[in-house]
Amino acid sequence: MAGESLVQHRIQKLLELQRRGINPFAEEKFPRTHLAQEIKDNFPSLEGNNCKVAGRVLAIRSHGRSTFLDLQDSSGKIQILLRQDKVGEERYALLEFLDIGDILGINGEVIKTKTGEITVEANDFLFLAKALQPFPEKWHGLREPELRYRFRYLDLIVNERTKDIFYKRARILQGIRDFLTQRGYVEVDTPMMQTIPGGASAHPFITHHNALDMDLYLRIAPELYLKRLLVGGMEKIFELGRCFRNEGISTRHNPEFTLLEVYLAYGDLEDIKRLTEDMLYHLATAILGSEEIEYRGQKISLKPPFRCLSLYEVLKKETGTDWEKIEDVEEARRLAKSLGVEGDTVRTRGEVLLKVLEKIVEPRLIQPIFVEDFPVEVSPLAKRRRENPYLTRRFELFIGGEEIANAFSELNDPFDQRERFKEQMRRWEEGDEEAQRMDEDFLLALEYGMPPAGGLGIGIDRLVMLFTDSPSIREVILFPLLRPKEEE
RNA sequence: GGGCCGGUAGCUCAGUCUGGUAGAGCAGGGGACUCUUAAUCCCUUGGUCGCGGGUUCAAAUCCUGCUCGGCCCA
Repeated sequence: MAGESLVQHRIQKLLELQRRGINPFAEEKFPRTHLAQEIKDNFPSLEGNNCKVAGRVLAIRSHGRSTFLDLQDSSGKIQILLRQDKVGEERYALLEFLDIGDILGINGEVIKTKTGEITVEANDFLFLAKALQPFPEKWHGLREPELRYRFRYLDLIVNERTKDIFYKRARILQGIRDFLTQRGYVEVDTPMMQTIPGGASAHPFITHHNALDMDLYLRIAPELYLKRLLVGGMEKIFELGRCFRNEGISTRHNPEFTLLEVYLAYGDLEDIKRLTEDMLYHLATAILGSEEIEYRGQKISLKPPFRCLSLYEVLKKETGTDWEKIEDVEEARRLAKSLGVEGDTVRTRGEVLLKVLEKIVEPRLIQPIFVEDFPVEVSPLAKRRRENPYLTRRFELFIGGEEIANAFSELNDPFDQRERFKEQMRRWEEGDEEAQRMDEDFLLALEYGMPPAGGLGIGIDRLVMLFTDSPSIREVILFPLLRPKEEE
């Protein structure tokens, strides 16, 4: 790191402490009696009592023979008052070697200062760690996005919002687990390293197993393994875990991201709609304390039931065109182009419809809405509608102009599934590298009989963005992928 | 991959248009101070201006290539 003299000064202080027999790195633990926030919350009953707090020093205000500190722990900040006459001359002199960023343990008395600030007046203090690197500016904190991501630990220390986001993310994950577990769903772990990357249309990462001398793919989705578990008689299951897609990075995409998939045997798309609504409503009320969220300046109500339109209906409503009547791919493509949607890489009618949905319609879908009835060629794992086999029993849920969930009544007919894979293979041969691959092992599982089932996928990072009003996925991933900074 | 914007002290930012010895605040160092809370007061250190090439008497500033990041588009 740069700022060499700043580091040198701090090292000198460390050495000076050690010369006096104090090693700031020697302590193994410091039993705390309270967190900072607990002291503030319970001041009336704690006033005059002894307490032990510990945390990081974020500000030092020295007045000669008395010194105020701001001490931060996971709950927040509390002011510490150190007075020479209370801690003793010898101990007080050690403050000369205290730096912003150091971690201290304080044994003291809960008081209120003349100005009314709840404070711990120290009887004694203990160095628990010395910070050798200079800290970001106290008022503006760490602003530069690159630095915030590369030095996330500093971001967490100095930017309160960052800490709030990741604590909220943790509560969302816990909330999902609680919600599903309470309803009898069982959490499972399926392979992240797969021999055939399936369950979604995306570029996989490739890795290699040395002992078996074979290539493996990091999963792009857990779907095909979870369906094998449906075959195995696990009827209500979910997996909450990391998936990997070897694609571009944007405000909405990180190469690794967290996906929730839920499967309900003997349930259909309608059951999944209810489950999705209930879960989002539950999370909002439990975590935000409100059924309403604010995202990008817009108020969004998560109160069920959510609206529901077919793909054709929503396209007609937003573009004025009845796309159901447009059966020719070229005509669809021309029409899309007239709306400003380029479709040169797009091969099928279904893909054109999806692109128009994504580019034109999606940003306008602010309030929660299920869009259902997707063309079969873009839904190779979903069951067909009985009365119109071109369409599938599938919905996508949009909230705040973002796709939040994707769900099917799952295809369990091994003959149809084989045909769908074959169609995907054709597209693979035409150069569509995102086409799904023939998976004989999965087809074999289907041939043993998979019960009818509803399945749901939710992008957790986008959900956290929604719940924390974050403009970028990097704001809700602790360590988003960045190129390494070259060192000299 | 394309477009736009940015990288200047540890941090937050001026300075670039209009070339002429690189600035502020905080942090740091020295000093004063026993109720401050962006403490205050006096003094003060600190720079590969992202990296390379070019233009020029002279480049943080103009041109160019690269690099890292942000936003938008694909």
